[in-house]
Amino acid sequence: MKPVRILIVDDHYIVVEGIRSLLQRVSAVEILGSASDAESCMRFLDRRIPDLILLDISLPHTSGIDLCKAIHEKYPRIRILGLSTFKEQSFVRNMLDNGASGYVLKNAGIDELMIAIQTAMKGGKYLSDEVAAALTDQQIDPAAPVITRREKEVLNLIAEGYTNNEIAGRLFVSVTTVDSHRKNLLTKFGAGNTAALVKLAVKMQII
Amino acid sequence: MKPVRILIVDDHYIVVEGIRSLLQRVSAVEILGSASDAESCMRFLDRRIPDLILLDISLPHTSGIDLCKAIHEKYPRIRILGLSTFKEQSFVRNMLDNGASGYVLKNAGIDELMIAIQTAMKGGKYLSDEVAAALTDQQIDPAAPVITRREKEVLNLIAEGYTNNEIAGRLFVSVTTVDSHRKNLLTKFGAGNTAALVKLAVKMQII
DNA sequence: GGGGCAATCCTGTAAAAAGGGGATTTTTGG
DNA sequence: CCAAAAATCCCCTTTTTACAGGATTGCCCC
Repeated sequence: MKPVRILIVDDHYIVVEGIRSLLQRVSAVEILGSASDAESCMRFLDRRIPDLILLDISLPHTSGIDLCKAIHEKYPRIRILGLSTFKEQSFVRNMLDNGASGYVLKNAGIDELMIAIQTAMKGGKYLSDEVAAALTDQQIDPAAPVITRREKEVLNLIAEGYTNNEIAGRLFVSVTTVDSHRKNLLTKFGAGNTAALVKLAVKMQII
Repeated sequence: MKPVRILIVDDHYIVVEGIRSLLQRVSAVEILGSASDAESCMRFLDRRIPDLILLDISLPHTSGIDLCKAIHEKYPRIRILGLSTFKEQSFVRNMLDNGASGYVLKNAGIDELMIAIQTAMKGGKYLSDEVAAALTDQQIDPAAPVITRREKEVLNLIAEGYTNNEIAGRLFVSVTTVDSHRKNLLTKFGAGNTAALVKLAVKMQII
């Protein structure tokens, strides 16, 4: 069987070296090379097509999620495995929605990595246990609520310290509209007042 | 010259492998071993004392910052280099305050890592360029104001969503007192209202 | 083409916070 | 011991939010 040809995309030199070192010992895979950002990744793909890409989520300039999407659209046959320190539900979901074949945490060992690669190559999806757990957990306590674009705008302005009146002026809408959005935000976040709302939003990294 | 004996503490297997692979080629260092959390690190130190520890910030259970403190108190002669993806000012500051000899980002190359190690061993402090930049940036805008213990208590309760009235009840003081603290907080943070206050406080990691 | 959702607007009351004044007692540090 | 800082308390006015109801438009998707 031909080895799986792999491209590593990660801006952390140490991580790239780690993966290289781990996979070098395995004959079933062949490392074609590595890239440290979206641009160099796309340039690489202009020349050579790997079977699978190990893709870090947090890249400079373009995020791994956007890059995942771009790769998947241009080269639908390349399998993509998300790779990250974080098991944030939203990251994982976004990666999978954008065509990734799985998501592996950086504390994975060689065994897990190989299983993920093989699963992906067979057309399956692989998620680290913890990731899968985080994903299902999420439905139990509904972490970050879904808010609309407009609500997010209002939320940002609230957190900046603008009053309903000022926000209404900025967004060219009536004060009552802003108040409605605010009320919805309080409900969605389960916050009793603005202070609690802002705290939750900042902690959840929405702001 | 005797090689620098190093312990790697990181819960990311891949990162550990990366560092190993990088440093194996260098004769000036010797990797004693690795640990994946605070507990196993301390157990390791019961048996063997390295010259230097490469310490990841984000560890399970106990944070790298706490571990740094613990190591530094028990083994003041061991040099500690912080290692992380993040260049958050507060992390860096905390590490340095707790006895670390430097802070290296995970996108560092072997050259940078070796310079950091050598600088640390000579008693100096090494910071990645980006980290140093983030640190000095911070001093330009007057970061976190000095607040009193009581003000912090009040601030926390405000952020939890309690009203002045409720806070007064909890702290067994009058509402006017709480209001005074609140007013002082607004002034100290330069915030126009509670929302802005809470946002700043959370972002500055005070909450 | 109808259901759902987002975004918009409305009325009204009660509660809370912001703003601007002080004043008094503890702590705490030099 | 004394001064400065912190913590406590008070009054008053205006502005802003919170809470409780609705109602209307437009848009997207099935």
